[in-house]
Amino acid sequence: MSETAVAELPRDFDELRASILAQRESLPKRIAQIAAYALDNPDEIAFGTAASIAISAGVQPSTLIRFAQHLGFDGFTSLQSVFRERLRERNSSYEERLNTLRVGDGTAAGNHRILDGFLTASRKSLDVMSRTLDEATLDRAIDVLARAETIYILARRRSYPVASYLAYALGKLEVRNQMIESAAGLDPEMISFATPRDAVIVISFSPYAPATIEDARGLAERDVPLIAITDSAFSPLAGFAKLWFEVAEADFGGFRTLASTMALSMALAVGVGEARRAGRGKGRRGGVA
Amino acid sequence: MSETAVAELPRDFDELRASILAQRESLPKRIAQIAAYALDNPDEIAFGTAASIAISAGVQPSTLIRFAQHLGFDGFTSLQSVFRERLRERNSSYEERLNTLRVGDGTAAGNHRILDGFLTASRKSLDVMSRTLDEATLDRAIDVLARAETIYILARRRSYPVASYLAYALGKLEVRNQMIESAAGLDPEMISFATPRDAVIVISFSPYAPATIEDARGLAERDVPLIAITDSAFSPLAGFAKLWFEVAEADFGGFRTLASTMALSMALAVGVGEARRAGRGKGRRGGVA
DNA sequence: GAAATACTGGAATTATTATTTCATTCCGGC
DNA sequence: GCCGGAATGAAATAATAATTCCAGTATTTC
Repeated sequence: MSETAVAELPRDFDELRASILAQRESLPKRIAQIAAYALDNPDEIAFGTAASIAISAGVQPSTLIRFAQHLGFDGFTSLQSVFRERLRERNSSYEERLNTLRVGDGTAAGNHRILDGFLTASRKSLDVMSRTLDEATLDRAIDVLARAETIYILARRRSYPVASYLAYALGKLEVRNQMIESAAGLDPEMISFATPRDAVIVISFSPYAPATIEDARGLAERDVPLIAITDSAFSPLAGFAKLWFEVAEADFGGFRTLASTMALSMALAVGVGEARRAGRGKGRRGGVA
Repeated sequence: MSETAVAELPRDFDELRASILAQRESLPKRIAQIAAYALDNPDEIAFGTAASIAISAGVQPSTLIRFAQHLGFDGFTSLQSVFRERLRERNSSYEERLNTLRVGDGTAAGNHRILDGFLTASRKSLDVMSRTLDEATLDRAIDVLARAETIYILARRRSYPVASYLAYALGKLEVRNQMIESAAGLDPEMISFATPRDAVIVISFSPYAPATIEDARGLAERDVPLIAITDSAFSPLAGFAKLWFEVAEADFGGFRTLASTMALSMALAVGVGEARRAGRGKGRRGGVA
């Protein structure tokens, strides 16, 4: 019968590819035709239907199924899932890996596993940001901030560390800034100083600190430009911010990293610093390249 | 009827996303539920079937179709094709971008270059840490901290954000901790509370804040165990700390990242949390596996 | 050169999946 | 508190797509 050569079925795309290349010589003509097509147009296989693929590869649907069975799959569907998995992996290769990294699963080398978990989560966050962050939004945000007289920084709880680094960096760059601290209960006064000629960077992630949201709303209502860093389009901040960044931080052991939020904040700070310098060079503040 | 608001149907993912966000407020509950799910799990929409997606989003398949129709599509299938198209494009554009990133990192768009710089610097820092961090030191540090009655956290200026996140994390884990703040000038009092049964995490990088060094020295002289995170063997902290980690953060544009310091801090916090839990399980606090 | 075997094409069949329909619930206005 | 309309859930139905089957054709083998 047909259960001759093919011992084990390929589990991922690389194995499948290797398997195809290995038997290339011995494949029947039409099967080989599909094999070539599949390696050349993996996306088609991933998304198409058996019929549509058959047409564009110039074969019959039944041949497609024979091809899948030749490789050890039980049908076209399971072959296709390998092609789909490949696309998914491309997009979020760390997602799966992270999920398998459970904090306390092995007693051996537990602490090192924890550290690895955070390092991996951080890397993942950075990767996601470098793929998804919108350049135009970044440019516009820096433009807005560069024109501001004072940059207010609003963040609490988990986001507070970012705020404090931002304040530190802006200070170093001699950009006037003001953190809105909750400690002494001075928030209302501080907020009342802000005018539309200033700007606010507000950072908040789910679960959003109610005080942050309230303060941000108050500022927005008084037309102070708001730049938000938050975690989803459904964040309340996205509603009333002039510009907002969506940052997806990976988490591990219940704590999200701050790696990409930090990187973005630093980029904002340095970008503002550069814009201000360029603006001064041209004799006016707030100029944009 | 239902063909009211939605004039044109979104042709690509960005338009679709914008369309969803625009109507966010006015969507019925279940539709909004899917809207959120779709933006959070675009891959699921791209690959799943109406039934499978409905289940993981917690709604009925019919709701999915209503969602698609709300957006102007004639059914789930045409909505799905937008999500699939996105995957295709993402895939090719990501690869292209990677290639061009190597080539033209010279004078490319300024602000984006800054962000890339910080992302790259962060990644580099993480890589260095995962190669060089000594596992035994990590284990011993967690052991010391897990036995401490109160963990004091000492950091200023650039290291302050790390301290605040550490305090946040330890708080969440219900580990008693105390930041040594410089604001109100209360440092001396706080420090005087610390005993050899406590422990201190001190974080400082060159140029070391003199106050941090002084406080740390004072604590060390009173035999409070010191865990230091610093940047070199020549750091004054290395001299009187019980244990110390050498962390090499890459820098960009004059600012060092905090990515690996953050990761290490989180690992310490979670490690202590786990050790405490394990210890309690065995009937004694501070036990070590 | 004939028989057996493997391969291919096309249509029928079966399975799966999207969509529609209808009864019920929920919500806001009178 | 009742009514009307929108929203929802569940199941029936329609559409679509995968798979199988069989007849015909090429290919190999003896």
